[in-house]
Formats: sequence, structure tokens, C-alpha cells
Amino acid sequence: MSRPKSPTIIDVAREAGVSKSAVSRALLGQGDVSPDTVERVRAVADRLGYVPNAMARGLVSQRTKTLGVVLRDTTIQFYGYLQAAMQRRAAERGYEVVSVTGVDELTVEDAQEALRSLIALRVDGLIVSSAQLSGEDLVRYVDRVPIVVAGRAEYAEGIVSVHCDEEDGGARIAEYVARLGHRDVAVLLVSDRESASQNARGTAMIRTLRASNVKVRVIELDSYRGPVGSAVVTALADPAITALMCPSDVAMVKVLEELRVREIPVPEQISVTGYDGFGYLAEPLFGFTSFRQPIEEIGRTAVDRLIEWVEQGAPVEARTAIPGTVVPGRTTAPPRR
Amino acid sequence: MSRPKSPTIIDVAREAGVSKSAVSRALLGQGDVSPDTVERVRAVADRLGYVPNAMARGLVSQRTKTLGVVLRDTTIQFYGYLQAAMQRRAAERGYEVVSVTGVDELTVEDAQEALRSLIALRVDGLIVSSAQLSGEDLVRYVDRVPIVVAGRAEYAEGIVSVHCDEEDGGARIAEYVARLGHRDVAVLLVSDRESASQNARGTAMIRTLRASNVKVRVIELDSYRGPVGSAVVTALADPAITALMCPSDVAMVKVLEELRVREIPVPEQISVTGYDGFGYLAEPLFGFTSFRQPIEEIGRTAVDRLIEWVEQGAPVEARTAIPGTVVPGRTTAPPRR
DNA sequence: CTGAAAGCGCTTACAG
DNA sequence: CTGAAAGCGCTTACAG
Repeated sequence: MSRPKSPTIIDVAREAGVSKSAVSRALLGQGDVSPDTVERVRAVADRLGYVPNAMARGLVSQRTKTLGVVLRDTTIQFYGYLQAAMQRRAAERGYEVVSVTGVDELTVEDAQEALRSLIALRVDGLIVSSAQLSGEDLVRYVDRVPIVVAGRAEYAEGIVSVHCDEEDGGARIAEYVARLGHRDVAVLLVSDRESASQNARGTAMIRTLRASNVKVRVIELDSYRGPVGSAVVTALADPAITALMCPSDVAMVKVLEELRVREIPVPEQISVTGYDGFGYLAEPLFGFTSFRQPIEEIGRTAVDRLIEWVEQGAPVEARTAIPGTVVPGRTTAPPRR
Repeated sequence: MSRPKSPTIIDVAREAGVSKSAVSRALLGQGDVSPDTVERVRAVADRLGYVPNAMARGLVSQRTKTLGVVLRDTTIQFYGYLQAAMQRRAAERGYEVVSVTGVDELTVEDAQEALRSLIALRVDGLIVSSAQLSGEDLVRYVDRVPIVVAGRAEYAEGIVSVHCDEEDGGARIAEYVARLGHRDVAVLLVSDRESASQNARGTAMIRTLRASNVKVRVIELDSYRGPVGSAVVTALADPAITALMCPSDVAMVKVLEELRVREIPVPEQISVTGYDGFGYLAEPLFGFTSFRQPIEEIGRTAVDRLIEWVEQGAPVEARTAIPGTVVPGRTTAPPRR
């Protein structure tokens, strides 16, 4: 079963009785063409179902009007939201977006492979949102294609980043807990290597609590998406602790489940906070106390920064930190006495 | 600030002291090349950070080894999971995946535009998971590129589809409710136009309940993601009703919130079921009674069907319905008396 | 085993 | 306003 080839510009030219140069100009709406020709060419193109070959076009024009996006794992809602926001903004500005992603984590090799496949497509610019890709990995390519990191601060030479202001975020939600009156608080901390952003917000929480004379119990988490059972046990072992701060809503959900099976009432016996504040876990049904990341704005700004860079030839601003908001819920209350 | 161009095969050839044909063969590992040449070329390519231009390659070889995916909206977790599953499977089989998506719904025009942009890239095959693209929209292109619809059954001529067996799914969860002893059940129904799959499962629920001599109250929902307040009011108005079946976990979450603010205990006064059973809403904390869609398998199978088609030149199987599983939870119980 | 040549489908100066 | 020509960066027969 042989498949008919797609019609080319030559087919359109023949049918319309003009040269392929004329077809190109007519379809692009650039250069001088008579209105007559434009109309005739458009009609033929339409009738044949002509779709320009983006490869041929990109090869000669050296511009693809396409942005490449590398995402850590789209089963994590953060990345799905980011992707959607970027796609929308890019469309508004006349760019396509192609994304590559992993599952249960891209491995470092997968991520590098993904990056290369996007570079192979000669996208006009790259947005990277994956901890698997270090600043070092990116620097190798940044003299070739503009690269914006979305979702974490990146300090590598020449790379631009757009991210939630985690310093501010961690501080704000910690303040919220301190103001409720908690004086002994457990903070679940993810390592910098696992997730730079989750580590940053956790560190900010700890610093802020201490600055408010709150006694902090730091509990390190091996993985940003692993089990939290032993961390909860550790927290509960200290009866003075009246609040437990999590680095993400997902971690919070797991913590709450551990508390539920132990029949520990939240917030009566212990207050719990999350971080993210969007998507399914932000539904009013759950009433989680959290910190809402400005994810829509992160995606939009990353695209804006990238397009500015692409079009102006130089990065506009190295790092943009966007603030979020505390979302009070029903999982926090003043401490029991 | 002018940007250095990416090195081309010519640059590699010059440095390695061979022709560009030799470089091409060495890098592709095809045709006859001496081991010496291969080694030298590889070393130079590596040193220069050479990344082949996928456009030039695709233009001449007429194959891109790339699959295009159109997704309705990646803020909906179904699509994020699907995307991840497809990406993984494609990678296993040596294909790249490029995705385009919408936000808060692709409009019909956006979706058609997305489809065209993927066709412009001359992807080897297309997977479509968006209700915005009708069978009719797809049929126009299917003689040009293989197209698989993922997530809904599609009957248009020449199109292949892979989807959850909604007939079976709706029937199974309805049986579960009927066996608990419910005799008056409300079913929230989404229109076929809004979501073919949600409509199919709802219709199956209704049919099965009736076949079990359960009295069914059908409540139509305007949108698959809109508010459910008035639907809940309608259901509660009939005091005989002891169970309420939702077409998705997302709808269920909204229903439960309406019940919570009205202080109606679930499942004591009314049992509630969802549908989807994956991602955040499947966390044990919530204990939702639901039906788990085989989403990983849908994604994987869609990719397999597509690649078979691409490589063999003809579709293998028109429609594949994959069964899921009932997930009992804490939102259902035998009816109150 | 190697290189020269043709050509994939476009766009873009350049003449007319 | 229009067309012929060159060329983007590759792969692929085809000679040698």
C-alpha cells in the first residue's frame, strides 16, 4: 500500500500556472505579487491540501519559528501546566512549540538525548525544565541557540532563568505558620541535587522560622516523590512539634495519609502545609494550606524572555524570580495547648 | 551579538580530511566505511559538538523517525500521563515524539492548526488525542500520513483508534454500585459532543443499572469540566437516591465539595463514584471509589499501532479497546435504610 | 572503501 | 510583478 506523497510547491505552481517562486511569495505574503496571483495560488494550495514542508523551509530560511521544550516528567502536574502555559504564549507570539519529556524521570542520558534531538531540529530557542540537565550541560550549546531555564534559578554563564521566587515563597508560608503561633515546627527538606527549587524553598522556610524564634526540626527526604512514612514518624516522635511543613503538595498528600492511618487529627493535633497550589490538589474540597506558585506566569515569562533573546540576538535579563501567594486552608490552625 | 552557526557535515569532513559522503556514512554506520574513518570522524564530530541537522536529513531521507502528538490540554492529567507513556514507548522503539497542546481547551481552529504544523514537520505518523479533531478533520490527511486516535473510539474510514473500553468500564463500576445494594442512582452524563468517551461510559452505566433493575436518574452536564452545583441539587431533591455516579474523578471532586459544604455525609447518606483512577486523585489519602483507566497501556499501544503502520505501510488493527479496573474506596457503601 | 554528483522542497536575492 | 538560479545540509545511488 504505497502512500501518496504530499503535494509540493511545484505541484501548486504547475496547477496555478506560475513559477514556484511566485507560489512561495504568494503563500508567504512577502515580496511583490499581484493580488490575482495570490488568489489563484491560495485557491490551488487549498484544493490540493498543500501543507508547506517545514524542513525545507527551515533549511533555507535558517529560522524555524519553533521553540523546543524539555520537560522532566509530564505526569507531574507542574510540567503539564508549564507546558500548556508556554504553548499558549508561544502561539500568541507566532511560534510553534515542540516538547520532549520523560516518564518517572528522564534519566540524565535521556534528557541530554532529548536536548540534542531538539537542537537537531534547529529550534530557534530552547526552554529547559528538568533538573536532569545541569547548567554545565546547557552551556555547551548556548553559543548556538538561546536557552532559558524554567522553574529553577540557573547561574551558569549565559543562561537565562525564570522561576518562582522560592526565597520569598518559603519565607511567606513560614511566616504564616509562625503567626498562627507555632513554636516547634518540623520541615521536610529535599536535597538540592534532587530538586533545587524544593531545596531552596525549604531552606527559606527554615531560615524564616528560626528568625522568628521558632524551634525547627529539619527532616531530610531522600526523594521529592518517594515515601514519607519515616519522616512522619520522626516528626511525631517529638511531642512538642505542632506543625509540619512540606516541600510540595504531593509530599503533603502523602504526609496527610500517614497521619490519617495513625488517626492523628489535622489540624487539631498537628498543622500541615504544602507548596504548589495549582491543579487538582488545589480544589476547595481538599482545603490544603499551601503556597501557590505563579506557574502560568513562569511559563509565559520564560517564552517571552526566550523570544526576546531570539529576536534581538542577546538575552534581556539573566534571572527573573516571580512571587507567588500563600493559600490558607483547613490543614492549619493555631497550635493545640 | 551574532551567533556562531552550528557545525555542519562539511566542517566535520574538512577537519577529518574526508568527504562529506564518508562522514555521513560513518555517522550513520551504514554503507561501507573503514573502521579507521569511522573512528576519526566520530572523534571530530564529538570535538566540534556536531549535531546533525534533522531538517536536512529528513528532507533527503523522506523519513523523520518522529511521531507527532496532538493533545487536548496538558493541564488535564489524563493527557500528561498519555504523553509520558507515549514518549517512553516511542523512545524504546527509536522514535522521537513532538507534542503540541492547548490550554483550557484547544479551540477547533487551534487543533487544526496544531495538526497542520505537525504535518508540516513531516512526522512519520500522528497520534491525536483531542475531541476538537473530528474523524472528518483527520480523514483529509490519512492518505498522506498514518493517524492513530488515542483515548476515544474513532470509526472514520482509515483511522485507527486505541482507547479504554468504556462500555466495559461503565458497566463494571455500575455493577459495583448495584451490588452494594443501591436501587435509586443518579448518573451525571456528559454529552457526546463534549466528550465522546465520557458520554460512552455514562451511557454504559445507565444501561447496566437499568438492566439490574436499578432506578436511574440521568442528570445532564453541560461541560465535562464545569460546575456541578445544580446537578447535585437535582440529585439531592430526590430523597430516594442513595448513590451518585460521576463521569470522571475531576467531576467527582467537585460533587464531593458540593456535598461537603451542604454537610451531607459521604458515603453514609450518599455514595459517590468517579472514573479515571490515576494521578493525584488516586492517592490513598482520598480513598475515592473509581474506575482505573489503563492509561499507560493506551499510550503504549497507540504508539505500537502507529509504528506498525508506519513501518509496514498499512494499519494492523482498526480499533483496540483496553479494559480497566474498578477501584473500591471509601466514598461508597451499602445504602442507608 | 572512497568521493563527486544529484536532489530532497523550499526561500531569496537578482535580472528582467 | 515574474521567473531562473543558487543554495540550505544532508543522504544515496553510482563510478572508480
